[in-house]
Amino acid sequence: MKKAPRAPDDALETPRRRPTINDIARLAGVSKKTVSRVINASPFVRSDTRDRIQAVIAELGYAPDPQARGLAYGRSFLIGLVYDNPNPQYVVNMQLGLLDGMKGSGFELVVHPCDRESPTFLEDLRAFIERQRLFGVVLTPSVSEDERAAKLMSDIGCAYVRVASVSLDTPEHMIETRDRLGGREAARHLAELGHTRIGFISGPASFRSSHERRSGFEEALNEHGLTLSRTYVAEGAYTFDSGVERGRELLAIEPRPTAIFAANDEMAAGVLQAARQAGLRIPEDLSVVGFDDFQIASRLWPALTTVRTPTREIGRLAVERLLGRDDDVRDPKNRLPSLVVRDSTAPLKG
Amino acid sequence: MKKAPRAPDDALETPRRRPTINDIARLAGVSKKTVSRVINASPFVRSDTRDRIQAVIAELGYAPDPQARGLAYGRSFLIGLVYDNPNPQYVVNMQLGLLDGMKGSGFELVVHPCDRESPTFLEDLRAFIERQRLFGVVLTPSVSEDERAAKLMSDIGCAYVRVASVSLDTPEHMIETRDRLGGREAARHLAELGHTRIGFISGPASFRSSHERRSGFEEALNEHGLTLSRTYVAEGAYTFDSGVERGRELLAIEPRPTAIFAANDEMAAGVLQAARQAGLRIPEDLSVVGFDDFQIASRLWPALTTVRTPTREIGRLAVERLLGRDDDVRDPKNRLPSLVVRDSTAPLKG
DNA sequence: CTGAAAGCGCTTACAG
DNA sequence: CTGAAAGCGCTTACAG
Repeated sequence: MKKAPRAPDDALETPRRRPTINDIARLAGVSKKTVSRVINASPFVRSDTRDRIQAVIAELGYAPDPQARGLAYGRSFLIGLVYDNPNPQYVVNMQLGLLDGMKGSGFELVVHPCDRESPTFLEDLRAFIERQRLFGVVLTPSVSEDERAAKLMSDIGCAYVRVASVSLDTPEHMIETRDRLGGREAARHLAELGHTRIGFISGPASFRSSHERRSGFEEALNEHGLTLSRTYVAEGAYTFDSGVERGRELLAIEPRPTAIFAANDEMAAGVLQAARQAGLRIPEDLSVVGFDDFQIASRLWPALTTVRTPTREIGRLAVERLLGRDDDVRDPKNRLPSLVVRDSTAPLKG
Repeated sequence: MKKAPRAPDDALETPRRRPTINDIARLAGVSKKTVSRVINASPFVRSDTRDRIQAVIAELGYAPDPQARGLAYGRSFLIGLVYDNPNPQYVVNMQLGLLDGMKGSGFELVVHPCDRESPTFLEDLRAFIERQRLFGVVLTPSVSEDERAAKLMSDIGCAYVRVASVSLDTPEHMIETRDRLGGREAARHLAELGHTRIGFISGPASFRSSHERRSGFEEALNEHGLTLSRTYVAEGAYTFDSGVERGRELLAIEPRPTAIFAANDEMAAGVLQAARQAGLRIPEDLSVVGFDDFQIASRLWPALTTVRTPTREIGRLAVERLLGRDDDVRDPKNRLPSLVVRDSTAPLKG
């Protein structure tokens, strides 16, 4: 029996085989090695040869197969996001930023949430990276603060960039979010509103960001002639519940603070809750400032004054550094924390 | 000059070359094809041969290279999450569920947010899938409701599963979230509290979930002898702002509704805001029910009564279906929407 | 500046 | 039940 004619298939555009490097080489009348040089932007190709090849590539809509490339190259075209930040908004914004930065690069993003407390944490991370032969990874807080993780990357020869509030590594491995500056903004705002009895709820001591936010805050208060009394400082856990608890405690102190800076929005939401339970009006009786500017900040009542961190922008910078593409010409201002004033802060009542 | 001795390197465990299929074959005394059969769980291997090979695999900690496997197989070991849901919590929970389902499978998760309104939407999606030779994709609302996207998957021969509120495809391509049942729960709750003048804020008409939530709500109200008056129905956009607007409008109607069901938490948060601005106490003057049970629900004041959808569980089911691994033995109850009663609802005042 | 050969680590036919 | 050959689509040395 003869093969059926395949005309109907050819009429559809679907089953058309994807062009390979061999097709391009044949049509351009060169060896596939030369096509490979063009793909990899090697300088050792005569410009007219290059043009001819690129024309064929464009015409056929050719894109090299990342798997084949990866196999030969000994390394995939995948970039991993390794994170343990529980806040969904942070994670999603970071992912969007990373994707922004890898757009058009042929790389794809593989996500890898992890748990630093797990006994198999490092082992799992290593298996993940080696199995996929990851091109590189971006580490975000708090994994980014884990020296064991950074050392692992060096050991297995995986490119990495650490996103953290402060520098923990050589510049090519770091994107700093400079949370300290955000703490300063919060302090300046409350000082300018005339507050003097000011409370602070930190994150857990194990988070660098918590330390940075606090020291920036304290530093700027001092510059305004104020001091952060230890009485009004409490250690939270970056969670809503800890915000409620610590808020309740701070508001029970006599004399009561007239303003509280919580080191993230979740805890600030908790403080609002505690204040309401204590019968205090916000911002009349108490000003509250958060940190992050996540979605929740504008949904609360009253809407929260907070410090915005440009997570998406930071994510973009992180991959660009990883891919060695960062211009460093861009205005650095939009990567810094900035204050967003809403309705939870007001001048101290005369 | 002689090569330096490499003893120091051998002392570290780092630069040890990863074992390949050839190493396993050699050590087990079989051909690599037989090793391949074991890797791919082929039944045509004598059990003692299999055991011997598996022992060697375990000893060397061998894992096949997904890139090499993919290249030969004509398909990668990557699974794509294609989504356009703007809610971070949904996205993150879905990702966690997918990862739960692919744990230990050797597959990895590649994320692909997209914009259905973009003129290059289908083209981009196609390029993404073909370039990476994705094994399969999970589509979530509202992309999952787009027939063009589903057709594209069929056309290019990419496995897919659609997550949607109601069946839109053959069973092997569907995971239903059955939002209608959630709507019913909301209705039952408000009816049992004695409410009769009940308002409803829908999502956009273009979302199936919005339709399902509403019709389940209306249906169950009817069963309780109540009707959903058109006067008290408004169309929102699943956004906070639309919740504020529609809430304000509904609360201006005489006689005022004593309860409002908003088709998602974001809009319910908006209703809370509108009620506060209208000087109404919640739940004394107005009961409010949301849908989703995202983080925000428990941070609002008062904490929101809402319908929880088990997104993470749904995600796990979706990949399992994609990988042909679903047991279908598991208790189906934990994949259904369920009511979470908090502080935003109360019995109708006598 | 360009190319022929060998190889990356697997799998798909095809034999036996 | 098992294996030798060829090939997936690229790149890395190595020549010229």
